[in-house]
Amino acid sequence: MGMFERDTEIYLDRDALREDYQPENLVGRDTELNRYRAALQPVINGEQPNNIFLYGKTGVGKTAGTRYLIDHLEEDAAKYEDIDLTVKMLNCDGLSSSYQIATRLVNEFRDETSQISTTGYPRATVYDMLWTELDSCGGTIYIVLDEVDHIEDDSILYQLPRARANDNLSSAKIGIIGISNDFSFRDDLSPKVKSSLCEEEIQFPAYDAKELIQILQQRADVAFHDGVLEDGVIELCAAYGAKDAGDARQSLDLLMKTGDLARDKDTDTISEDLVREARDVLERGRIQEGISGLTQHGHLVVYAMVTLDQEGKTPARTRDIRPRYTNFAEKAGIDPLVPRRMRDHLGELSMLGIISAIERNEGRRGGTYREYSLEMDPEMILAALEKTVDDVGIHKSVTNLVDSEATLSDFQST
DNA sequence: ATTCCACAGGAATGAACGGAAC
DNA sequence: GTTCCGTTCATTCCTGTGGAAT
Repeated sequence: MGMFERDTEIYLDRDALREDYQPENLVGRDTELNRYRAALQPVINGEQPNNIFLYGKTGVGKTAGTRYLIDHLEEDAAKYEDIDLTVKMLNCDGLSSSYQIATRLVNEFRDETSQISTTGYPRATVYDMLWTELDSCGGTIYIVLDEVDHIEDDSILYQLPRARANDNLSSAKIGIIGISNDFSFRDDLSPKVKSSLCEEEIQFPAYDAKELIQILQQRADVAFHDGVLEDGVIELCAAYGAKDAGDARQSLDLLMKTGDLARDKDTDTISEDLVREARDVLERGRIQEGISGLTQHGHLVVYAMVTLDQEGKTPARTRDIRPRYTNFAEKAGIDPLVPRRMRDHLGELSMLGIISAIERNEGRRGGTYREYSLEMDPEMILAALEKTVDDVGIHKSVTNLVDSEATLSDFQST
Protein backbone atom coordinates (compact mmCIF):
# COMPACT_ATOMS: atom_id res chain seq x y z
CA MET A 1 0.00 0.00 0.00
CA GLY A 2 1.35 3.44 -0.91
CA MET A 3 1.92 6.20 1.54
CA PHE A 4 -0.58 8.35 -0.32
CA GLU A 5 -3.92 7.25 -1.55
CA ARG A 6 -6.39 9.38 -3.35
CA ASP A 7 -9.46 10.24 -1.30
CA THR A 8 -12.55 9.79 -3.34
CA GLU A 9 -15.24 8.91 -0.87
CA ILE A 10 -16.61 12.35 -0.21
CA TYR A 11 -15.62 14.81 -2.87
CA LEU A 12 -16.35 14.77 -6.53
CA ASP A 13 -14.94 18.23 -7.06
CA ARG A 14 -13.89 20.08 -3.96
CA ASP A 15 -13.06 23.20 -5.93
CA ALA A 16 -16.76 23.84 -6.45
CA LEU A 17 -16.90 25.04 -2.87
CA ARG A 18 -14.05 27.45 -3.25
CA GLU A 19 -14.67 31.14 -3.27
CA ASP A 20 -13.27 31.59 -6.73
CA TYR A 21 -15.34 28.83 -8.29
CA GLN A 22 -17.48 30.12 -11.06
CA PRO A 23 -20.90 28.49 -11.30
CA GLU A 24 -22.74 28.59 -14.60
CA ASN A 25 -25.35 30.89 -13.16
CA LEU A 26 -25.48 33.04 -10.08
CA VAL A 27 -28.48 32.48 -7.87
CA GLY A 28 -30.83 35.37 -7.22
CA ARG A 29 -28.71 38.15 -8.68
CA ASP A 30 -30.49 38.65 -11.99
CA THR A 31 -31.60 42.25 -11.63
CA GLU A 32 -28.26 43.36 -10.22
CA LEU A 33 -26.29 41.63 -12.95
CA ASN A 34 -28.48 43.10 -15.65
CA ARG A 35 -27.83 46.58 -14.42
CA TYR A 36 -24.15 45.77 -14.03
CA ARG A 37 -23.94 44.47 -17.57
CA ALA A 38 -25.59 47.60 -18.92
CA ALA A 39 -23.06 49.70 -17.02
CA LEU A 40 -20.20 47.82 -18.68
CA GLN A 41 -21.67 48.09 -22.16
CA PRO A 42 -19.75 51.26 -23.18
CA VAL A 43 -16.55 49.21 -23.30
CA ILE A 44 -17.85 47.23 -26.23
CA ASN A 45 -19.00 50.41 -27.92
CA GLY A 46 -15.50 51.79 -27.63
CA GLU A 47 -16.64 54.60 -25.38
CA GLN A 48 -15.21 55.93 -22.18
CA PRO A 49 -15.92 53.24 -19.55
CA ASN A 50 -18.23 53.98 -16.65
CA ASN A 51 -16.98 54.11 -13.14
CA ILE A 52 -19.06 51.69 -11.14
CA PHE A 53 -19.59 51.40 -7.44
CA LEU A 54 -20.93 48.20 -5.91
CA TYR A 55 -22.02 47.91 -2.38
CA GLY A 56 -23.54 45.24 -0.19
CA LYS A 57 -22.53 43.07 2.75
CA THR A 58 -19.78 40.47 2.52
CA GLY A 59 -20.55 37.29 0.64
CA VAL A 60 -23.53 38.52 -1.34
CA GLY A 61 -22.02 37.99 -4.77
CA LYS A 62 -20.36 41.31 -5.53
CA THR A 63 -16.97 39.85 -6.30
CA ALA A 64 -18.36 36.70 -7.87
CA GLY A 65 -20.68 38.77 -10.04
CA THR A 66 -17.83 41.01 -11.09
CA ARG A 67 -15.62 38.10 -12.07
CA TYR A 68 -18.48 36.54 -13.96
CA LEU A 69 -19.24 39.66 -15.97
CA ILE A 70 -15.61 40.63 -16.48
CA ASP A 71 -14.86 37.20 -17.92
CA HIS A 72 -17.67 37.59 -20.42
CA LEU A 73 -16.70 41.15 -21.15
CA GLU A 74 -13.12 40.18 -21.92
CA GLU A 75 -14.32 37.32 -24.07
CA ASP A 76 -16.67 39.53 -26.04
CA ALA A 77 -14.25 42.43 -26.29
CA ALA A 78 -11.75 40.09 -27.94
CA LYS A 79 -14.15 39.71 -30.86
CA TYR A 80 -13.74 43.32 -31.81
CA GLU A 81 -10.54 44.40 -33.51
CA ASP A 82 -10.67 47.93 -32.24
CA ILE A 83 -11.25 47.09 -28.58
CA ASP A 84 -8.21 46.51 -26.42
CA LEU A 85 -9.43 45.74 -22.94
CA THR A 86 -7.28 45.21 -19.86
CA VAL A 87 -8.77 44.43 -16.47
CA LYS A 88 -6.82 44.45 -13.24
CA MET A 89 -8.42 43.27 -10.04
CA LEU A 90 -6.95 44.29 -6.73
CA ASN A 91 -8.18 43.35 -3.31
CA CYS A 92 -7.56 46.21 -0.95
CA ASP A 93 -7.80 44.07 2.16
CA GLY A 94 -4.73 44.76 4.27
CA LEU A 95 -3.93 47.91 2.35
CA SER A 96 -4.69 51.13 4.11
CA SER A 97 -3.56 53.96 1.88
CA SER A 98 -3.77 55.16 -1.67
CA TYR A 99 -0.02 54.94 -1.78
CA GLN A 100 -0.14 51.20 -1.16
CA ILE A 101 -2.83 50.75 -3.78
CA ALA A 102 -0.70 52.64 -6.26
CA THR A 103 2.39 50.51 -5.66
CA ARG A 104 0.39 47.29 -6.02
CA LEU A 105 -1.17 48.57 -9.22
CA VAL A 106 2.22 49.41 -10.68
CA ASN A 107 3.33 45.88 -9.86
CA GLU A 108 0.19 44.47 -11.50
CA PHE A 109 1.35 45.98 -14.76
CA ARG A 110 4.98 45.07 -14.43
CA ASP A 111 6.57 41.69 -14.88
CA GLU A 112 8.22 39.81 -12.07
CA THR A 113 11.69 41.12 -12.80
CA SER A 114 10.85 44.78 -12.38
CA GLN A 115 8.52 44.83 -9.40
CA ILE A 116 8.86 47.83 -7.12
CA SER A 117 9.03 47.88 -3.37
CA THR A 118 5.87 48.88 -1.56
CA THR A 119 7.65 51.46 0.58
CA GLY A 120 10.36 54.04 0.29
CA TYR A 121 9.34 56.09 -2.74
CA PRO A 122 7.91 59.57 -2.58
CA ARG A 123 4.19 59.60 -3.29
CA ALA A 124 4.48 61.52 -6.54
CA THR A 125 7.06 59.07 -7.87
CA VAL A 126 4.71 56.16 -7.44
CA TYR A 127 1.89 58.00 -9.20
CA ASP A 128 4.22 58.86 -12.07
CA MET A 129 5.19 55.22 -12.41
CA LEU A 130 1.52 54.31 -12.44
CA TRP A 131 0.65 56.78 -15.19
CA THR A 132 3.55 55.49 -17.25
CA GLU A 133 2.39 51.90 -16.88
CA LEU A 134 -1.21 52.74 -17.65
CA ASP A 135 -0.29 54.73 -20.70
CA SER A 136 2.02 52.12 -22.13
CA CYS A 137 -0.68 49.53 -21.61
CA GLY A 138 -3.19 51.67 -23.45
CA GLY A 139 -6.66 50.81 -24.68
CA THR A 140 -9.49 50.51 -22.22
CA ILE A 141 -8.36 49.67 -18.70
CA TYR A 142 -10.71 48.67 -15.94
CA ILE A 143 -9.33 48.70 -12.43
CA VAL A 144 -11.39 46.73 -9.96
CA LEU A 145 -10.77 47.71 -6.37
CA ASP A 146 -12.32 45.07 -4.15
CA GLU A 147 -12.98 45.99 -0.52
CA VAL A 148 -12.15 49.55 -1.42
CA ASP A 149 -13.46 50.75 1.94
CA HIS A 150 -10.20 49.61 3.51
CA ILE A 151 -8.42 52.60 2.02
CA GLU A 152 -8.33 55.47 4.45
CA ASP A 153 -7.73 58.29 2.02
CA ASP A 154 -9.39 58.73 -1.34
CA SER A 155 -6.50 60.31 -3.23
CA ILE A 156 -6.14 57.38 -5.64
CA LEU A 157 -9.87 57.43 -6.28
CA TYR A 158 -9.61 61.08 -7.13
CA GLN A 159 -6.46 60.79 -9.22
CA LEU A 160 -7.28 57.74 -11.32
CA PRO A 161 -10.44 58.95 -13.05
CA ARG A 162 -8.89 62.35 -13.63
CA ALA A 163 -5.53 61.14 -14.89
CA ARG A 164 -6.65 61.55 -18.46
CA ALA A 165 -8.03 65.03 -17.96
CA ASN A 166 -4.84 66.03 -16.16
CA ASP A 167 -2.73 65.02 -19.15
CA ASN A 168 -1.04 62.26 -17.23
CA LEU A 169 -2.37 59.85 -19.79
CA SER A 170 -2.71 60.18 -23.52
CA SER A 171 -3.80 56.85 -24.93
CA ALA A 172 -5.55 54.92 -22.16
CA LYS A 173 -9.17 55.05 -21.07
CA ILE A 174 -9.55 54.25 -17.41
CA GLY A 175 -12.59 52.93 -15.62
CA ILE A 176 -12.84 52.08 -11.97
CA ILE A 177 -15.03 49.52 -10.31
CA GLY A 178 -15.15 49.99 -6.56
CA ILE A 179 -16.52 47.23 -4.40
CA SER A 180 -17.40 47.97 -0.81
CA ASN A 181 -18.90 46.09 2.10
CA ASP A 182 -19.63 49.27 3.85
CA PHE A 183 -22.28 51.60 2.56
CA SER A 184 -21.21 54.43 4.81
CA PHE A 185 -17.91 54.48 2.91
CA ARG A 186 -19.77 56.07 0.04
CA ASP A 187 -21.00 58.91 2.22
CA ASP A 188 -17.55 59.56 3.61
CA LEU A 189 -16.05 60.13 0.19
CA SER A 190 -15.32 63.69 -0.70
CA PRO A 191 -18.02 65.08 -3.01
CA LYS A 192 -15.77 65.30 -6.03
CA VAL A 193 -14.77 61.65 -5.71
CA LYS A 194 -18.31 60.56 -5.03
CA SER A 195 -19.65 62.15 -8.18
CA SER A 196 -17.04 60.53 -10.39
CA LEU A 197 -16.73 57.12 -8.76
CA CYS A 198 -20.42 56.63 -8.21
CA GLU A 199 -21.58 57.26 -11.76
CA GLU A 200 -23.25 53.89 -11.64
CA GLU A 201 -24.19 52.40 -8.32
CA ILE A 202 -25.46 48.92 -7.83
CA GLN A 203 -26.61 47.58 -4.54
CA PHE A 204 -26.40 43.87 -3.78
CA PRO A 205 -28.95 42.84 -1.17
CA ALA A 206 -28.20 40.07 1.31
CA TYR A 207 -29.27 36.56 0.39
CA ASP A 208 -32.30 35.26 2.20
CA ALA A 209 -32.27 31.78 3.71
CA LYS A 210 -33.93 30.28 0.65
CA GLU A 211 -31.33 31.67 -1.71
CA LEU A 212 -28.49 30.55 0.53
CA ILE A 213 -29.82 27.00 0.49
CA GLN A 214 -30.14 27.18 -3.27
CA ILE A 215 -26.54 28.33 -3.63
CA LEU A 216 -25.22 25.67 -1.30
CA GLN A 217 -27.27 23.01 -3.06
CA GLN A 218 -25.96 24.13 -6.42
CA ARG A 219 -22.36 23.87 -5.30
CA ALA A 220 -22.84 20.72 -3.26
CA ASP A 221 -24.27 18.92 -6.29
CA VAL A 222 -20.98 19.47 -8.08
CA ALA A 223 -18.70 19.09 -5.09
CA PHE A 224 -19.91 15.94 -3.41
CA HIS A 225 -20.84 12.46 -4.47
CA ASP A 226 -24.53 11.64 -4.33
CA GLY A 227 -25.86 10.79 -0.91
CA VAL A 228 -22.88 12.05 1.01
CA LEU A 229 -24.71 14.92 2.66
CA GLU A 230 -27.12 13.93 5.37
CA ASP A 231 -30.43 15.74 5.69
CA GLY A 232 -30.20 19.13 7.31
CA VAL A 233 -26.53 19.74 6.58
CA ILE A 234 -27.18 22.27 3.86
CA GLU A 235 -29.79 24.00 5.97
CA LEU A 236 -27.44 24.21 8.91
CA CYS A 237 -24.68 25.73 6.83
CA ALA A 238 -27.15 28.18 5.36
CA ALA A 239 -28.33 29.18 8.80
CA TYR A 240 -24.75 29.93 9.74
CA GLY A 241 -24.41 32.36 6.86
CA ALA A 242 -27.89 33.81 7.33
CA LYS A 243 -27.08 34.73 10.90
CA ASP A 244 -24.33 36.96 9.58
CA ALA A 245 -26.51 38.88 7.15
CA GLY A 246 -26.87 36.50 4.25
CA ASP A 247 -23.22 35.70 3.77
CA ALA A 248 -22.83 32.95 1.18
CA ARG A 249 -19.08 32.84 1.52
CA GLN A 250 -19.26 31.91 5.16
CA SER A 251 -21.76 29.18 4.41
CA LEU A 252 -19.60 27.77 1.66
CA ASP A 253 -16.47 27.90 3.77
CA LEU A 254 -18.30 26.01 6.46
CA LEU A 255 -19.51 23.40 4.05
CA MET A 256 -16.01 22.91 2.70
CA LYS A 257 -14.45 22.69 6.13
CA THR A 258 -17.07 20.10 7.04
CA GLY A 259 -16.20 18.14 3.93
CA ASP A 260 -12.52 18.31 4.78
CA LEU A 261 -13.19 16.98 8.24
CA ALA A 262 -15.21 14.14 6.80
CA ARG A 263 -12.40 13.34 4.44
CA ASP A 264 -9.80 13.41 7.18
CA LYS A 265 -11.90 11.16 9.34
CA ASP A 266 -12.67 8.89 6.45
CA THR A 267 -16.40 8.95 7.07
CA ASP A 268 -18.88 8.03 4.36
CA THR A 269 -21.37 10.76 5.00
CA ILE A 270 -21.48 14.27 6.37
CA SER A 271 -23.57 14.79 9.45
CA GLU A 272 -24.90 17.84 11.23
CA ASP A 273 -22.55 17.14 14.11
CA LEU A 274 -19.64 17.42 11.74
CA VAL A 275 -20.91 20.82 10.64
CA ARG A 276 -20.88 21.99 14.24
CA GLU A 277 -17.37 20.69 14.65
CA ALA A 278 -16.28 22.51 11.52
CA ARG A 279 -17.89 25.68 12.76
CA ASP A 280 -15.75 25.36 15.85
CA VAL A 281 -12.60 24.94 13.81
CA LEU A 282 -13.40 27.98 11.69
CA GLU A 283 -14.18 30.04 14.74
CA ARG A 284 -10.84 29.09 16.25
CA GLY A 285 -9.11 30.11 13.07
CA ARG A 286 -10.81 33.48 13.04
CA ILE A 287 -9.86 34.18 16.63
CA GLN A 288 -6.32 33.05 15.99
CA GLU A 289 -6.05 35.36 13.05
CA GLY A 290 -7.41 38.28 14.99
CA ILE A 291 -5.24 37.70 18.03
CA SER A 292 -2.04 37.24 16.09
CA GLY A 293 -2.43 40.66 14.51
CA LEU A 294 -2.52 42.43 17.83
CA THR A 295 0.16 44.29 19.75
CA GLN A 296 1.51 43.11 23.04
CA HIS A 297 -0.82 45.65 24.66
CA GLY A 298 -3.70 44.29 22.64
CA HIS A 299 -2.96 40.85 24.07
CA LEU A 300 -2.93 42.25 27.59
CA VAL A 301 -6.29 43.89 27.04
CA VAL A 302 -7.75 40.62 25.74
CA TYR A 303 -6.28 38.82 28.70
CA ALA A 304 -7.80 41.35 31.07
CA MET A 305 -11.17 40.82 29.42
CA VAL A 306 -10.89 37.04 29.66
CA THR A 307 -10.07 37.10 33.35
CA LEU A 308 -12.89 39.54 34.06
CA ASP A 309 -15.23 37.29 32.15
CA GLN A 310 -14.15 34.28 34.14
CA GLU A 311 -14.91 36.07 37.36
CA GLY A 312 -18.34 36.95 36.10
CA LYS A 313 -17.44 40.63 36.01
CA THR A 314 -18.55 41.18 32.45
CA PRO A 315 -20.01 43.21 30.95
CA ALA A 316 -17.36 45.57 32.18
CA ARG A 317 -16.93 49.24 31.48
CA THR A 318 -13.61 50.84 30.55
CA ARG A 319 -13.17 52.08 34.06
CA ASP A 320 -13.23 48.49 35.36
CA ILE A 321 -11.05 47.05 32.64
CA ARG A 322 -8.43 49.71 33.09
CA PRO A 323 -7.03 48.67 36.50
CA ARG A 324 -6.98 45.02 35.50
CA TYR A 325 -5.04 45.88 32.41
CA THR A 326 -2.53 48.13 34.15
CA ASN A 327 -2.05 45.45 36.77
CA PHE A 328 -1.16 42.89 34.12
CA ALA A 329 1.06 45.32 32.28
CA GLU A 330 3.04 46.10 35.39
CA LYS A 331 3.41 42.45 36.25
CA ALA A 332 4.73 41.87 32.79
CA GLY A 333 7.18 44.72 33.22
CA ILE A 334 5.64 46.91 30.52
CA ASP A 335 4.56 50.51 30.84
CA PRO A 336 0.78 50.53 30.62
CA LEU A 337 -0.77 52.55 27.85
CA VAL A 338 -2.59 55.76 28.47
CA PRO A 339 -6.40 55.30 28.80
CA ARG A 340 -7.14 56.84 25.44
CA ARG A 341 -4.98 54.26 23.73
CA MET A 342 -6.41 51.40 25.73
CA ARG A 343 -9.83 52.42 24.46
CA ASP A 344 -8.49 52.17 20.94
CA HIS A 345 -7.56 48.58 21.65
CA LEU A 346 -10.98 47.83 23.03
CA GLY A 347 -12.44 49.30 19.89
CA GLU A 348 -10.16 47.18 17.74
CA LEU A 349 -11.20 44.05 19.59
CA SER A 350 -14.82 44.94 18.99
CA MET A 351 -14.13 45.29 15.29
CA LEU A 352 -12.63 41.82 15.29
CA GLY A 353 -15.71 40.46 17.01
CA ILE A 354 -13.69 39.13 19.92
CA ILE A 355 -15.53 41.39 22.31
CA SER A 356 -18.70 43.42 21.92
CA ALA A 357 -19.68 46.80 23.20
CA ILE A 358 -22.99 48.31 24.09
CA GLU A 359 -23.34 51.98 24.81
CA ARG A 360 -25.02 52.96 28.03
CA ASN A 361 -26.04 56.31 29.34
CA GLU A 362 -27.00 57.26 32.84
CA GLY A 363 -27.30 60.93 32.18
CA ARG A 364 -26.17 63.47 34.67
CA ARG A 365 -25.55 60.77 37.25
CA GLY A 366 -23.48 58.41 35.16
CA GLY A 367 -22.75 59.91 31.75
CA THR A 368 -22.21 57.80 28.63
CA TYR A 369 -19.92 54.83 28.69
CA ARG A 370 -19.47 51.46 27.07
CA GLU A 371 -19.89 48.02 28.47
CA TYR A 372 -17.75 45.31 26.96
CA SER A 373 -18.42 41.59 26.96
CA LEU A 374 -16.53 38.62 25.59
CA GLU A 375 -18.07 37.40 22.37
CA MET A 376 -15.90 34.34 21.89
CA ASP A 377 -15.27 31.27 23.93
CA PRO A 378 -12.64 32.14 26.57
CA GLU A 379 -10.90 28.80 26.11
CA MET A 380 -10.54 29.52 22.40
CA ILE A 381 -9.17 32.97 23.06
CA LEU A 382 -6.65 31.65 25.54
CA ALA A 383 -5.62 28.95 23.10
CA ALA A 384 -5.06 31.62 20.48
CA LEU A 385 -3.09 33.76 22.93
CA GLU A 386 -0.98 30.81 23.87
CA LYS A 387 -0.14 30.10 20.28
CA THR A 388 0.61 33.69 19.41
CA VAL A 389 2.60 34.89 22.37
CA ASP A 390 6.12 33.48 22.42
CA ASP A 391 7.67 31.19 24.96
CA VAL A 392 5.78 28.92 27.31
CA GLY A 393 2.04 28.80 27.73
CA ILE A 394 0.35 31.70 29.43
CA HIS A 395 -1.89 29.55 31.50
CA LYS A 396 -2.62 25.95 31.96
CA SER A 397 -6.27 26.37 32.61
CA VAL A 398 -8.81 29.12 32.71
CA THR A 399 -9.26 28.73 36.41
CA ASN A 400 -7.00 30.57 38.81
CA LEU A 401 -5.42 32.72 36.23
CA VAL A 402 -5.83 36.01 37.98
CA ASP A 403 -2.97 37.26 40.12
CA SER A 404 -0.79 34.42 39.04
CA GLU A 405 2.66 35.71 38.25
CA ALA A 406 3.51 32.70 36.18
CA THR A 407 0.65 33.27 33.81
CA LEU A 408 2.16 36.50 32.68
CA SER A 409 5.67 35.35 32.00
CA ASP A 410 5.15 35.48 28.27
CA PHE A 411 4.39 39.11 28.16
CA GLN A 412 7.79 40.02 29.52
CA SER A 413 9.28 42.59 27.25
CA THR A 414 12.27 41.54 25.25
C1' DA B 1 -34.79 74.40 29.04
C1' DT B 2 -30.63 73.94 30.91
C1' DT B 3 -26.99 71.62 33.24
C1' DC B 4 -23.64 68.20 33.51
C1' DC B 5 -21.55 63.43 34.02
C1' DA B 6 -18.31 60.12 32.14
C1' DC B 7 -16.90 58.85 28.90
C1' DA B 8 -16.22 58.43 23.25
C1' DG B 9 -13.47 59.54 19.76
C1' DG B 10 -11.22 63.26 16.46
C1' DA B 11 -6.86 65.83 15.51
C1' DA B 12 -2.22 67.00 15.95
C1' DT B 13 2.13 65.39 16.87
C1' DG B 14 6.16 62.49 17.46
C1' DA B 15 9.28 58.41 17.91
C1' DA B 16 10.77 54.20 15.78
C1' DC B 17 11.37 51.59 11.78
C1' DG B 18 12.20 49.74 7.06
C1' DG B 19 13.10 50.86 2.31
C1' DA B 20 14.97 53.88 -1.58
C1' DA B 21 18.31 56.89 -3.44
C1' DC B 22 22.42 59.40 -3.24
C1' DG C 1 26.92 56.08 5.84
C1' DT C 2 23.01 60.02 5.34
C1' DT C 3 18.70 61.88 3.87
C1' DC C 4 14.08 61.39 2.45
C1' DC C 5 9.76 59.00 2.64
C1' DG C 6 5.53 56.45 4.36
C1' DT C 7 3.61 53.51 8.07
C1' DT C 8 2.59 52.15 12.70
C1' DC C 9 1.96 52.74 17.39
C1' DA C 10 1.77 55.72 20.78
C1' DT C 11 0.75 60.35 23.64
C1' DT C 12 -1.49 64.79 24.40
C1' DC C 13 -5.13 67.78 24.00
C1' DC C 14 -9.37 68.50 22.77
C1' DT C 15 -14.51 68.64 21.33
C1' DG C 16 -18.77 65.91 21.12
C1' DT C 17 -22.76 63.52 23.10
C1' DG C 18 -27.19 61.50 25.14
C1' DG C 19 -30.15 61.52 28.73
C1' DA C 20 -30.92 62.00 33.99
C1' DA C 21 -31.02 65.65 37.19
C1' DT C 22 -32.12 70.24 38.14
